[in-house]
Amino acid sequence: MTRYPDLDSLAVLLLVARKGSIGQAAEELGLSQPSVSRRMVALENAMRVQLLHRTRQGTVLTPTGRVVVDWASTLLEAADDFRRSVGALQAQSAVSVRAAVSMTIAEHHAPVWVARLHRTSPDYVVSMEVHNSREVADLVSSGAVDVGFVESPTVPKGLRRRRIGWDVLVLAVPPGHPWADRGEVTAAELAAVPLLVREPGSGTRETVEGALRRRGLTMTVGMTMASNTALKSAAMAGIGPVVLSELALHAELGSGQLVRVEVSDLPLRRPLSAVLRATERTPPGVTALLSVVGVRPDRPPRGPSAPRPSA
Amino acid sequence: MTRYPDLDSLAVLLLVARKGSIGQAAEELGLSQPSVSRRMVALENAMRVQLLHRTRQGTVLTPTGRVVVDWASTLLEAADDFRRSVGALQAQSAVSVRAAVSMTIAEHHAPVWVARLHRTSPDYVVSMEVHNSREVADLVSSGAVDVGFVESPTVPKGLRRRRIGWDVLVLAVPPGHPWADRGEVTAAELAAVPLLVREPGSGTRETVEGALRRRGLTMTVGMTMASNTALKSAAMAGIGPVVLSELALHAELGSGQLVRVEVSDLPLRRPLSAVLRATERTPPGVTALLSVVGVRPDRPPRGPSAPRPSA
DNA sequence: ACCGCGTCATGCACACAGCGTATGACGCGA
DNA sequence: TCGCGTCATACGCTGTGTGCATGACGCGGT
Repeated sequence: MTRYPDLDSLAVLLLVARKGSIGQAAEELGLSQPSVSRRMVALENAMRVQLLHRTRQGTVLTPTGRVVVDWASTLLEAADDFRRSVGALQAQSAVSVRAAVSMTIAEHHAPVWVARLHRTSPDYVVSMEVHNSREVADLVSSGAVDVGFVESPTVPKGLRRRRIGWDVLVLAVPPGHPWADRGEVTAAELAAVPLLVREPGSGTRETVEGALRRRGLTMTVGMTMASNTALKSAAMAGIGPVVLSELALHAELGSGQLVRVEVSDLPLRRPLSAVLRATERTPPGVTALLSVVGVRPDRPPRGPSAPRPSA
Repeated sequence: MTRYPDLDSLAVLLLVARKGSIGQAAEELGLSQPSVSRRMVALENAMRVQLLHRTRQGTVLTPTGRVVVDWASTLLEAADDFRRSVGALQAQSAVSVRAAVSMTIAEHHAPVWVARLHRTSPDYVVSMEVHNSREVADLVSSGAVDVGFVESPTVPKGLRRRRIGWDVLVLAVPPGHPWADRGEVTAAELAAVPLLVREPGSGTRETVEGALRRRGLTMTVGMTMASNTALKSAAMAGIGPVVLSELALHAELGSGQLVRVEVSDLPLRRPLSAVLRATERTPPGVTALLSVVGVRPDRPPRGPSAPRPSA
């Protein structure tokens, strides 16, 4: 089995580096000094790299160790974001902000937002539910949640909407595909081939269908899968072209595993919106969340600025 | 102890999701079916979230599970990058590309490059040593490594250089600091206050010193630390202003823990360069590495394009 | 010169988590 | 009704991680 690094040990390494002493790190962790000492030995053995320089006056990082610590701290930050995001799913009590989000937003934006809110206002605890766009709107209407985030262009009556950015959909094919060299196709060509798409009701799918319908075209469904990751794998395996959020395809497009193909005469983008009850005054937690998301407190004259996918 | 998620279990979860069956995932992993079953139960208990829907016909993800799987896959990608980067430090045998890099590049660029090279050309194995700029040049000259990456503006004779981008240095202070509100200071003001800097010989430090010297000024050394992370912590604690690569400060500037201050009359940037032996023909592994780094095969008419800090 | 303090490493015993084997419960289809 | 495939549970073992006790060593005060 491909062994992944033990994040707990990496966290201990960071603490040892910061304290400059194995014993002091152990004390802060509530562990014994020998335990931490052996953990560091085990870590060095696993990595086959000398990380620490032990002296009688304490323990300092080797040059290699400094680099590893830096890499480890970014990895641990990613793990923290993951942990906090999962924590928001637990729908527990003592929550300051109750949010409902649609799938694409949950997958790609929510972790960034939760992390940002935690860094700027650590006191707020977010609870988050994942639903499709219609359900999100219902949850906001009924008062089950305080705020919703959706990709669909319209919202029901009684709710007000704040534009928070754009989600750009991208057509992608594997490198060998005939379209890969052309780099551009027409909407009619796109409609003619079986496409890999999400299940019915998904915002991504409806956006594509709607855009084609406005051109008088109908989407040809190739294979339906309920997960973006599965769709990407299928596309890479050459099953067919796929249309997904640019954010979902970021890694694959960057590494060349998939190639972006422009659709010349089809606007494949959709607004990302926050959804709130029109009548009510927004609670402070929601305001804080909206501000880290990129929405100014009240009806601002600011253009749409897509939030960066984070580091 | 703050428990981090177990990456191995997350990897198992991804496999279960892909296979649609606990037993089949177990077989692929060379584990027993009960073992994987228990692991998934443990994972769900730890997260306090229902991830899987078990039927007699197999196991599928719950909607929540799909989101968690997506988050987990990005976390695992980060972990893979970490693992590969650490692997490159092992200086083992059977290596296709031997590189030497300076600290800032090792910390912020190298993991991205290693990951990208792995995705485009998985056969190449990179070995990497971390040294300061002068040592990197020496290692290339002597033939100990095939290619070097440095931040310094000059290279010794006998070596040729390829510009691969720019590293922008940023002056940063904590939010309470008087400079934080002003947003801009002069080079003379910067030179007058004790600065948090890296140890002598560091490229970051020399760049600042050199830029000030060209203005007829001398840097005032406040506190010297051998690690960027330590410097950031010190700056956030209010010990003093710090000048570091924009990449190193990305997270802190984004979350508002540190505030960027412009230095009006001081160009705080330095070129990132690949360093090669002038006489020799470059081996194929080096060419592949340079191409993922952003250098075209041979003397291209392309402007500098800073590579993105990765996802 | 010496002794105490702080540093890290090692030896030993124990607890627990994770694993495999064996077995049970259940639904689907022949 | 029976066989097959699914997942869960029970039991015993092994290995890893832990704490406690102890040892080795340098530095600095007395």
